[in-house]
Amino acid sequence: MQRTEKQIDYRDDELEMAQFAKALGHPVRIKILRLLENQACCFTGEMTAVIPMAQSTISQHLKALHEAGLIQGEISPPRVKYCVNRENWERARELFDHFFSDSPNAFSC
Amino acid sequence: MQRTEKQIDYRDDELEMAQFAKALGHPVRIKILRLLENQACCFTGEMTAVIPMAQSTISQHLKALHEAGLIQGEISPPRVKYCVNRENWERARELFDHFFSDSPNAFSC
DNA sequence: TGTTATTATCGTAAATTTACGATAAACTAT
DNA sequence: ATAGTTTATCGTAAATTTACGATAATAACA
Repeated sequence: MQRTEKQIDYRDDELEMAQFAKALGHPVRIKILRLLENQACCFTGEMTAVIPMAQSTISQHLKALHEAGLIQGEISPPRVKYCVNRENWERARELFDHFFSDSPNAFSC
Repeated sequence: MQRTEKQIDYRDDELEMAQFAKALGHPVRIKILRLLENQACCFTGEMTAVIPMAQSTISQHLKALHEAGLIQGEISPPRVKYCVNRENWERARELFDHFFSDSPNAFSC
């Protein structure tokens, strides 16, 4: 698999948006974020109780969300309290909002 | 790879959003959509001229966007004219907007 | 009919994602 | 020290994604 990709000149916001979108590209990660949004839970354990998936798998999805910057974890032994990362959440909102709004000619094809 | 996934009860909008997000989860597809948004081009050939990627790869990405419902193609032989799919575009905008807005408690963790 | 132009599809190989169970790590409490 | 609780990480296998070149398909034109 030859990856030309790295040579393509993407704009920063294109890369940023793709990264956020990729993190949102799995229903379980959407569900996790909705749980956090609603304050329905904050600890990993509460999610594993609600979502019928292996604990290791959920942890993996949490890692993906964390690496994308959408959530942050605070250690509260022996548990970890997860929250939405406010700054990046707003950034993502902004990116998606602009992306879907800035389309004056998109429908006049 | 055991796919428990199908047994998990996702809400329709969770699945819908994940699908849109997945389609947006690659920078080249973001770039393609921006081109369409700006009416900078509408034919596949114009994209292959702008984006340094094999024609077959771009066609593949267009297929992904099409299957996600974000774009639609109109045959105008021997070319194909692509446009944003208005209805689904609005639906996606709505989903993302609600997703990022409906977070009254998200930051009070 | 054959040629040209444009785009989709096929076959492929490598990379990545996704799921699991098992194990390790970290910190409390006994 | 030992045991218990919670979460991350490791090792894995299967599925999917992503890229390419080559080829097929489609329709206009000579």
